[in-house]
Amino acid sequence: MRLTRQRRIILGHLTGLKTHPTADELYPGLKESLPTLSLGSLYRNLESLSKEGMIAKMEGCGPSKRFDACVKEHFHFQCLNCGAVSDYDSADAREFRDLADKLVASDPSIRSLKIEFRGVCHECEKRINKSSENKLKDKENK
Amino acid sequence: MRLTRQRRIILGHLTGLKTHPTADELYPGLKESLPTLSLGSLYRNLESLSKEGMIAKMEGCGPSKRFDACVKEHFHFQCLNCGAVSDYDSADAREFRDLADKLVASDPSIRSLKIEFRGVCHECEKRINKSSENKLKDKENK
DNA sequence: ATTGGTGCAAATGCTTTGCATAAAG
DNA sequence: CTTTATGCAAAGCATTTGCACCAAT
Repeated sequence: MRLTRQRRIILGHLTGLKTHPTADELYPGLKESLPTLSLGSLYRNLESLSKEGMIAKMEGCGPSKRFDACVKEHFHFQCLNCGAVSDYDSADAREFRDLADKLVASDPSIRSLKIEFRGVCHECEKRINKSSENKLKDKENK
Repeated sequence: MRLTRQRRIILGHLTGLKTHPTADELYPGLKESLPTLSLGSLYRNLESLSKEGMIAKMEGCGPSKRFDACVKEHFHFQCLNCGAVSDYDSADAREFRDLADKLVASDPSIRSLKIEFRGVCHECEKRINKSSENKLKDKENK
C-alpha cells in the first residue's frame, strides 16, 4: 500500500481526534484539506489503513464502523444515549484486563475477548439534567 | 403486544435453536410453519418480542443482528472463521463475570459491560485441519 | 369501531464495487 | 508501461417504513 498524500492526511486527521469517528463524521472535516475526496475513497482508504495495522477499525458499536488512530489495546466506553465512543481507563479496569488476559491464556479455544463499557457520557448526563430541570420549571409555571 | 399465532411460532422456533440465528437464517425454517410470513413481519416481530423482553437481540456480532430465546445473562462465543455464535461457560468465565459485576458496581458511570469471547469453533477447526491435510497430500503427489 | 398485526413493495442507511481516468513507481 | 489510487455512480445488503387490508377486542 502506498502512503499517498490523501492517506497521510486521513491518518493525520484521525490521529488528531479522540472521538473514534465514523467515516461519515470524518468526511466533512477532511473535505477542507482534500476538496476532491469522495466518500467511497474514504471508505477504501480507512479499510486499507486498518488492513496495514496503521489504524483500528471498530465494528459492532452501532450501525456504522468507527475508526481509531490508536492501535494498541485499550478499553472503550460507549454512551448508550448518543452513541459516542471514548477511551476508558482506571485501576479497576487494568485489574480487569489482567484477569481477561489470564482467561484467554487458560482456554486454548479462546483467541480474544471483546470488552466494551457502556453508560451515559458526561455531555448527555448534563443535557438530561437540564431537560428535567426545564420540565420542573414548566410544571411550576402552570 | 399481542402474542399472536405468528409470534408464538416464531418464539417457539427460536427457543428450539441454540444457534442465535439472524432473521435471514430463521426465515426459511419458519416459512414451513408459516407459509405467508414476510421477512418484514419477521423483523417487526423479532423487534417486538425483544422489546417485551421475551427474546434477546444481539447487535455487533457481524453485519446482521442475531436473536436468542434465552434472556438471562450469559456469555457468547463467536467463531472468527464462520461467524457462528454459541453460548460459553466455564468456571473461569463465572469468576470473570463476578469481577465484571464488581467493576460495574464500583464505577457509577458504567451501566453495563459487553463481553464476548472469540476464537475458532470446533467445526471450523476440523475443516481447517482437513484442508491442511489435503494440501500436504497434494504436495506429496507432486 | 378502534386498535393492533400482516404482506408487500418501496425506501433507507451504511458500505462496497465496477469502471474509466489519473498518478506513482 | 504496469501497478496502484481516485472519483463517480451504481449496486449491495440488512433493515425499516408506508400503506392497504385483516383480525381481534
